[in-house]
Amino acid sequence: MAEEKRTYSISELAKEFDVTTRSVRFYEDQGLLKPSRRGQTRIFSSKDRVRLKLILRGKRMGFSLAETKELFDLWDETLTGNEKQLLKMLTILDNKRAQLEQQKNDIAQAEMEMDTAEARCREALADLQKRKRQQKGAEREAPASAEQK
Amino acid sequence: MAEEKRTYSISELAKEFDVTTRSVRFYEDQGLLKPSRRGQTRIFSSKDRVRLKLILRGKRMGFSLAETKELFDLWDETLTGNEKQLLKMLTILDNKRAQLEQQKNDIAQAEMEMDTAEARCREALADLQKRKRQQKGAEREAPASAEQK
DNA sequence: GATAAAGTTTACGTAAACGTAAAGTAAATT
DNA sequence: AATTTACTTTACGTTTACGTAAACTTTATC
Repeated sequence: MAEEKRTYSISELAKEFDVTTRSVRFYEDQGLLKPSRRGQTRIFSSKDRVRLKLILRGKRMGFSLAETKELFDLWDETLTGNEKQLLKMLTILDNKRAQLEQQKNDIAQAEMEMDTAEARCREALADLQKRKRQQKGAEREAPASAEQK
Repeated sequence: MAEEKRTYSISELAKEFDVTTRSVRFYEDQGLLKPSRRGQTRIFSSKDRVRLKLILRGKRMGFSLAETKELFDLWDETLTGNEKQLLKMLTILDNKRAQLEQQKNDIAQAEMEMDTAEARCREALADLQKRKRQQKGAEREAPASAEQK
């Protein structure tokens, strides 16, 4: 198995995922990352790296850090968990699935509405072009634009 | 055309969409809803209702109120907008589409990982069951469970 | 050995999205 | 007339997710 033994400094991770070191430290503070230490300095494992990736994806999907942490914790518990924990995990997975279904619907709806929005924009633009052309035509018939009542 | 003339009170809307009246007032405060007034009392149109629905969907999709407001404003401007505004709207629509693509990827990834998570749970559960059965078997061979060194 | 570069802790500040309480108005009901 | 019900404004409080600044260490470089 690919037991990746690489480690990462805080700024390496921050740069790779385009977040601040402040954020990374905050995630540790909230219990989402658990880097080891060499002296004071944090040393992040590839597990931490994966978790950071998951954190950020969670954010894009509208998950709070607390929600993501709960998932992490439950996930860890599946390794040692008793029956009750495992069953809880399964129901939570079900809930998350429902949430994802909802999001997929939301996205589909949004895409449709963006289609009509784009169409409206293009129509409006076409209208503007048309009026421009008409005005040019009028100018040719009455040059120097002599407006009259 | 179906020019829906229904109006809604604040609590009607709040109840329908399961939000607090506080939230609805806040959305108005931020310029996302524009109810008319009878005296002091807010009167919401069906346009407001639609917008509230969009606000909440936006939230589920991880949009901030400010983002949603920007979309509302741009949408309104497509009715009167000049060329520049319209083109801006089109590029913003493009950006949002890219965002939706990203979200779809995120969701697909999440679904895969939830599949493996569920599998892991079920395996762990099966293991527990197995161990239970083995213990029962042992008890039958050595009843009253007489443990020995 | 001074200085720069990257890391650290501590701690106060901030924006977003409301919650919550206080105090008042306006209409409907008993 | 008194009370309930629904609405209002004003305003301070709260949580989340960091930003930002100050004051240190540790390690690498000139």
